[in-house]
Amino acid sequence: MPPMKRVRVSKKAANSGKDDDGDAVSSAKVTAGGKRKAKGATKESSESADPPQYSRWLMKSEPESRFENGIDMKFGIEDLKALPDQTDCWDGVRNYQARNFMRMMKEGQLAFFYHSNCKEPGVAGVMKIVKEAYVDHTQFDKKDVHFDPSSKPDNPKWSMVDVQYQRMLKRFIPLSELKKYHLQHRSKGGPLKDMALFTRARLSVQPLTDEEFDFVLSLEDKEPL
DNA sequence: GCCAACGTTGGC
DNA sequence: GCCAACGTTGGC
Repeated sequence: MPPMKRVRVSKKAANSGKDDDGDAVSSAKVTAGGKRKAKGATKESSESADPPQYSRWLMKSEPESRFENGIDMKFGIEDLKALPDQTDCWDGVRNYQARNFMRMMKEGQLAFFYHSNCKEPGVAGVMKIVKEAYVDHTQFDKKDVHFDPSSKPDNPKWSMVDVQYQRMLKRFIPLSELKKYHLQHRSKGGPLKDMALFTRARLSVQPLTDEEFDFVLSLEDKEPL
C-alpha cells in the first residue's frame, strides 16, 4: 500500500451523488400567490422564502481506524487538536445536503465534533468555522478516496470549510444519552425533540438550533443520564 | 459483522 | 418520472 502520503484523512462524509448544484433550501415556497407582477419575471418569489438561518452545526467524523482503499479514515477530535493551528479543512463530504449545509456556514459559527462509526458514538467537543465554503480539492485527486470523476474543475461539485478546534466538552456526551433526551422530549416536549441526529440520522453535516446546541452543552455539567 | 434506513443510479 | 436494484452510513 501506498505509504500514505498525506496527512489529512478525510473526514467524514457521505456518499456520492450528482446534480450540480442544489441548494439546500430550495424550498422556496410560493407563498402568496398571485401577485401579478407585471412585466416579465414571473418567478415564484424565490427570495421571499424564509431561508432558515442556522448558526450552529454538528459534523461527524470517525475517530477509529478504518481502511478504505488502503487509506485510514481515522480523524477524531484529537487528530484535529494535534494539527498546526488546530485547524483543518473538512474535505470528503460527498452528499448534497451535507454540502449545502457547509455552504451556509459562516465564519465564527460553532460546530460540535461528533464521533461516529465507533465504539462510543457521541459529541466530543466544539470547533469553530474559520473559513467559509470553498472548493474541495480532493474531488479532483485520483488518489483520494473521495475522488469524483464526474466533477470537472471548471464546475466543481464539492465544497469544504475550514474548522478550528475550540475545546473538548467537559465530558463526552454519548449518543445513547442524547437519544434518551430525544425520546423524552419527543413525548413530553423539549429542545431535542426534532434533533437532526435522530430525524436525519445519516447526514454527516447537520444544523442545530440554538436551543439544541445550548441544551447539549448544558449536559456537560450534569450527571450522565 | 449485521442490517435498517435512505440516497443514488439507471432501465424503461 | 417511476421505481427496483444497489451502495453507503452508522448504530448496535
